[in-house]
Amino acid sequence: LTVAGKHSSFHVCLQASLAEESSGVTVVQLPGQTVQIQGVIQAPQASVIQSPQVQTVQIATVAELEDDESVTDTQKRRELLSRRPSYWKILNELSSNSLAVPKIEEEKTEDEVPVSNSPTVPTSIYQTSSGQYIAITQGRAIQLSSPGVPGLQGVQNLPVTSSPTPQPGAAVLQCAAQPGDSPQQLFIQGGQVLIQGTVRCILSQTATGDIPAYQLRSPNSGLAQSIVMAASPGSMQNPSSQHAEEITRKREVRLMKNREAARECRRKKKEYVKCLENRVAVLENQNKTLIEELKALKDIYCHKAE
DNA sequence: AAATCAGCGCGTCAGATTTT
DNA sequence: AAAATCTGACGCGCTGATTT
Repeated sequence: LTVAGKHSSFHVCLQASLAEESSGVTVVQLPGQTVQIQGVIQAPQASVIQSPQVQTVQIATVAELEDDESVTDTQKRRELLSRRPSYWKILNELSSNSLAVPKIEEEKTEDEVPVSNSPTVPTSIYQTSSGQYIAITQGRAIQLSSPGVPGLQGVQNLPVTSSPTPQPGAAVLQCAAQPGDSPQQLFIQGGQVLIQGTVRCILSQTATGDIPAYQLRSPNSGLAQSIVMAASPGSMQNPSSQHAEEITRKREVRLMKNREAARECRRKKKEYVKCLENRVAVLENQNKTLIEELKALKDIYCHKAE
């Protein structure tokens, strides 16, 4: 039995008692611990071929997860968070073992824009008649601020999410002076703001209570994305806020990068699962062919023996 | 029609892993 | 060692199917 655990894969040569298999999860009693096995490749069939069967499984230790008061939550969490190598590694290892799995190269997207490694000083700052500011940073985040409140609290960032490949159309920021006013639109495209009409104010407060909410809408999806501001408005002009602003900007960049990374990770994961499914199909076919072949050979052998 | 559920994708955080 | 990247986990919202 080859067990691919969360940490690594290892071989188990032992007498393990397999409990009943329900919903794809097999409980195995190992000396010292109980593990749950989720089969990745189908369970071994009643095959005439008695070659050593290698079954790759994922295990989740049961005994370890049961209440162990001596272990702190952090340790438990750390244990749980221990990861296997990246999907690319696993896939490439698989591909080196089998022809069935095509080697996947880490593609470099040529249109990959260096995401604001250079300092993203706000490139455009707009002031409205109400005294609020909109700043569009090079990181394509919208910063909102109001005069009068010092420090970081004054600056609010609205990240403008964008796909790596520029989509047609710009993000649309809608705003209205009063509830009920016809909303005005700011088009954000390529880090620039195109203002439609005269901007008398910054975004409408759509939420009741202290926390204002804004809507950011992409014309492609048509879906409105609500943004709730947790900070109170303030000023961006305060020189002492420069440092805080820098921190905020760094955070925005980090979040944006992580957003992209998460997207990419999910894509890879999907691909990885698809690859495994393909592999299962190929192996099933191979198995079938081999069984038929063996059957034919057996027939021939039996005829000769007669 | 409304409520419930399952499945999916997203953004974020935290921590492991890899790169510099 | 520090910075960058990757990914599991969590919570959220959306959508379509099913149930009440």
